[in-house]
Amino acid sequence: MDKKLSSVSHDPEVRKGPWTMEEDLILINYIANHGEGVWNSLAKAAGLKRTGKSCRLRWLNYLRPDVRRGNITPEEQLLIMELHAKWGNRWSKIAKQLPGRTDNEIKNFWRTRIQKHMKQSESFQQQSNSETNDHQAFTSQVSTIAEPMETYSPSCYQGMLEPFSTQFHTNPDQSSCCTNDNNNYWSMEDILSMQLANY
DNA sequence: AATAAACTCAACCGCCCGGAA
DNA sequence: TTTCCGGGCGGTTGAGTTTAT
Repeated sequence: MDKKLSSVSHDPEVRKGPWTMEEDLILINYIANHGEGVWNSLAKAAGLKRTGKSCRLRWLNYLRPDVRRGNITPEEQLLIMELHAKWGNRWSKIAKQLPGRTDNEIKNFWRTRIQKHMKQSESFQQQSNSETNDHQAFTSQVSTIAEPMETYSPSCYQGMLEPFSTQFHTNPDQSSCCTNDNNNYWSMEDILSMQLANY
């Protein structure tokens, strides 16, 4: 079975794995009425069979109303790279500079996009140029990522950013992906309409 | 059309830190 | 001073999806 679901805590009362829409609703309603914080007691008081950590993560990364979903803009990319060069993997610190973006989202973006790009240009460089010292290696790494971002027009990001546009709910045509009860990719509209239905 | 490979991202884990008792 | 607990963080995993062959 799913490792995430089976590996746990011997407490059978603690649920793990993907959140259901019902759980989301409970969490949203509870926070709307009582506010966030003291997550462990919040989880208990709300009647959620989740750890406080899990509730906090779900709220911060997904349910919070000010979470921005959708394409990371070229401007945001630039800022991420700039801040990463300055602070390293301080994702939450970086996220604070990007309103509506979560540390998790930025971390994932960095690992899947930027790091991949860096590896590619790194191997390209190794092929074309064998002479490097530590400083050169570092500066070339940064510049090979930063340079294209600064000089390309937004349309040049199309290929890089395209995957995003297919997985968020900004496009009405994508609605089919949001209504499946078996996954947890429902839109906020779904949740809100469920909330209304409950009243 | 089938299948393998690559990619994305939600969610978990473990560690650390700070505050309260 | 020490211990405990909650919160925050970065790293990692793996299911689901998309793309390539």
